[in-house]
Amino acid sequence: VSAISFLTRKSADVSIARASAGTLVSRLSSLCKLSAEELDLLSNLTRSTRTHLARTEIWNTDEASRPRIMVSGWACRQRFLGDGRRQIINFILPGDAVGDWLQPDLHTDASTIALTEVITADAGALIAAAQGACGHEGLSRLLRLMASLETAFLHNHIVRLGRQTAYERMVHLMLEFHSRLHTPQMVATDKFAMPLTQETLADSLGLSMVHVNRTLMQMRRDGLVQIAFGIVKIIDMKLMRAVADWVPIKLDGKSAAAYR
Amino acid sequence: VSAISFLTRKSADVSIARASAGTLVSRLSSLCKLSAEELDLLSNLTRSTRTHLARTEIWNTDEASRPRIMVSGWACRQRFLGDGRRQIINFILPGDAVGDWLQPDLHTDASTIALTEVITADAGALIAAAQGACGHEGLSRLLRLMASLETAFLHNHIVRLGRQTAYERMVHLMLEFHSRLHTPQMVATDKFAMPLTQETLADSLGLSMVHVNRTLMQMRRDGLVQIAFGIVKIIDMKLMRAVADWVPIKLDGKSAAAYR
DNA sequence: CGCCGAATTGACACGGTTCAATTGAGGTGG
DNA sequence: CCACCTCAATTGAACCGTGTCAATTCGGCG
Repeated sequence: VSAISFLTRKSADVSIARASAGTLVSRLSSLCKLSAEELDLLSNLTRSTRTHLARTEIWNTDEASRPRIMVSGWACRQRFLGDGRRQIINFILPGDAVGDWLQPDLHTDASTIALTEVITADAGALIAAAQGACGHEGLSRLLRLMASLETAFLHNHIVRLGRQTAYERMVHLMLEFHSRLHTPQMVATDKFAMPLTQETLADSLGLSMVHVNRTLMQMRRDGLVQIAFGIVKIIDMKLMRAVADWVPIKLDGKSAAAYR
Repeated sequence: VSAISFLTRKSADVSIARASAGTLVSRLSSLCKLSAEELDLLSNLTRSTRTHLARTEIWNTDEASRPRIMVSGWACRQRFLGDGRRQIINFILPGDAVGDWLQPDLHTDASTIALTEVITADAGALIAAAQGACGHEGLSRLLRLMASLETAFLHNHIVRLGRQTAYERMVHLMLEFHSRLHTPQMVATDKFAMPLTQETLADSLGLSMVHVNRTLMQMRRDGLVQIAFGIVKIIDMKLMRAVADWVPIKLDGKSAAAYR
């Protein structure tokens, strides 16, 4: 009997768990070079934010005209089968687009919900600037990169679900989180917040909750990670990458700085 | 012992199996309304085609600058794990984009190979016209729809792999093929060509070849489909949709004509 | 006629699910 | 400040969907 429960506990280190508005700018600007004016526009996005409670829907097709971007928190897109089985299609982290506005004609039968308390910002100005004729080349490239990354994550997820064991899937998903949450602070400590329920992990990885628990226990016993209070600490990155067959995502031919 | 082998046989009904160049135009134009000039441009695409042998790579990142579009045949995007496990990420059918040019900054560690003999056409003119300032609004919308559909198929695949049983996955995938290959002829007969090996289906659905075989046998025994010589004939569409929890893909808020 | 890739089938093993019970942490009301 | 409630995590035991191994058959082709 472990004395520490694994994932979500209120006593979690909030300083690690909470992303600031500055995180949004630094994450997006790490994807491609932006002009000073463009950077300014990015940081102005956080002027009009909105807070969503956990477990609430943060986007639906009726709001397709209202593009938003994640500022902080965790969300996901999910679909239910008729008998109640749930599949999480992808996770939405700070800096990601909320909803389908990167591909505005898609209306998949899926809902987008907050997994934690979530802050989103209106991305209308971002889109307008990128599409405008006044030469915000960096921003339009940024949007393309965001869409490409989202697709790459879908590809990764398909390979995980199709051909990896429970153990490999779990390790691979954690490596993806690690790369997506990449910050200077995280590089130093190899810690990141993962405020997910084991049930949520199960519905993402196509496993049962019970087996997710057993898999996490085994990962800890094997010395890959420490997990407590919603914080993941990578212990043996090399082994994890070997176990999960990790391949860095490449953007533009070269490995993206933030996605090693 | 069945007297008829199930999938790929040379004696297959070639008239059903082979798509004509006209198919490309009719399929794409069914996605959204195009001007006469735009339709003309589409049919001119097939002037510069290229034939690829089965099992050969038909696109790679070195050719990112050469966008191509499927005219006939079947192809797929796939990834290998280090120990040889293969996962097929998506199938590429006539009318689909070959490679990543809809999202040009993505370089996933995947290869795109022909599953049958394949004919592709240069899509450079299509892109140029859609991006040009001379108002080919229909074409640029067409490209957006193509990208959205591709994403919707990825979402479907994730749900299949994550939360459906082998039987449900197989039925669901066949329904997707049915909808994607939708033609006037097919509506009448409910037949379509599926020139895939059971091993290919296995690597798509995350199953073993043996289990794919058993699943197909069961589907036939249950009276869902007839499968012979690479031709699938839908017997009980209603039951299939119920089994697979089929949800039509919607474009633009309303169910797309070709994707019911 | 004999070879080869694909399909088919049986027997058995195993990864992961299901069912059910227990523990732990945090929140709430008296 | 404690009894109680609830949700999440944890663990054991039995079960089963699917994988693995191996043998056989089928169809196409040289």
